[in-house]
Amino acid sequence: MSVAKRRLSPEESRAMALAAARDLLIEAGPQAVTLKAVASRIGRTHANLLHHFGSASGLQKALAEYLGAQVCGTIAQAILKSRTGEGTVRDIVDLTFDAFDKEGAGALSSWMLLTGNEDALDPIVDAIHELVDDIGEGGHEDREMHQDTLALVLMALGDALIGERLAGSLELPRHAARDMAERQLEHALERWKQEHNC
Amino acid sequence: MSVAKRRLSPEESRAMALAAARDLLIEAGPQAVTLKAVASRIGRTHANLLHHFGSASGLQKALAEYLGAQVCGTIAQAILKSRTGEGTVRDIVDLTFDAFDKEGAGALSSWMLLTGNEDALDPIVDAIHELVDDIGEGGHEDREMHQDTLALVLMALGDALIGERLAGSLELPRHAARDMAERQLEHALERWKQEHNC
DNA sequence: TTTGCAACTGACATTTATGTAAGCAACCCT
DNA sequence: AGGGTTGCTTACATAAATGTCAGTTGCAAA
Repeated sequence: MSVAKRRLSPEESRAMALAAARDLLIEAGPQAVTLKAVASRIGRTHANLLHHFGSASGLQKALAEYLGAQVCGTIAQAILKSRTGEGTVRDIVDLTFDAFDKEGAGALSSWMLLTGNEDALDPIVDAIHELVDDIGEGGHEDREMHQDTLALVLMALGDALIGERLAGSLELPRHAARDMAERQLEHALERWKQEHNC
Repeated sequence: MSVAKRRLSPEESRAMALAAARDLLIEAGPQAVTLKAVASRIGRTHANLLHHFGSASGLQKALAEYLGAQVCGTIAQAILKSRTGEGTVRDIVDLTFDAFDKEGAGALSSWMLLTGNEDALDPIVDAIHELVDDIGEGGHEDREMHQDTLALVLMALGDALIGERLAGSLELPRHAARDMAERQLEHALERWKQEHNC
């Protein structure tokens, strides 16, 4: 009766588990990311996940790293485009918003914070920090640029959580928050260019 | 040995429970708001809370209403001041940010959303909506005003969750997000005044 | 004083998440 | 082929949260 199951390498197993955990997080929220639920998605048992990640919080920490790296990579890609002139300000806005919304970083971040498990958030914060340093063309850090990035990220996180709901209540289109962020970021870039030329 | 315990009215009991739940929410996060924990704070048993609120989600829903009313009341107060010329733009910003940060509305909102219990969020969304309609001096709804309010609320929520952490990572002062929000809101108000005079 | 309503409790039962330990079995190496 | 390593599972243990229910008792009204 038992179907012969292929044995996976630790790396394969961890990767499958993290992908499943990520999907579960985005679809049903952080509370749905339990050992049992994740395991059943990849056709394994919850004891299997304990075997690979040591504990439930071990899985969460790994998930945070995974999402942090993913988000960082996605945005870094946009930065490259932006530098070569291909990308627009809107692209950066969209990518940042998507990172928190569709990619689940927002859900994970808030969950980590709300449960007091702040350490697990470090990788994501680090990824954002790295990204910001990178935006400052050549790694130089600019105070105003930091402020604008702070505003952008905060709006992206807020939008991922209650954006759809609040926009609906205010009778605004879903993309209203992105429009606002784009407008503000363009103002900031204009100011920056002017000051840079002086 | 048993200390004679005073019997409370349902209103008293509910009020004490909600206050305790709110404190617990702000201090230790949504996951700490359990029947047992809340009950022990007010010297009662968890069965008592079930008696008054029907279920755990009943308590959560009541808490959402309670916080929504509180937040709405606090901000409405600032609006009044603002109208009489006493309050500044910064006051509105501070109150909005505090509502989500210190008053726990942010923690509750995100928790509700993340756990899929979106209905319980309705009262808070309604409160914000009501507030925004009120800002538009006389109840008339203004599209740009709505957009600016959306941006303000999203930043306030984001700031309540990762503001402190992110600002630290970017080497910005804790109030950086509020500064940004204030600047943007003042720009918006200036534009609004110009258009209104034309 | 008595009586009835309901606030309140204690002792259950249930469900769910996490964790442990022992053993099975697939895969690699010799 | 044979044996050791280890991915993986089954079975069990534990703790916490929610919920049920019968029963107790404070309190107000008759």
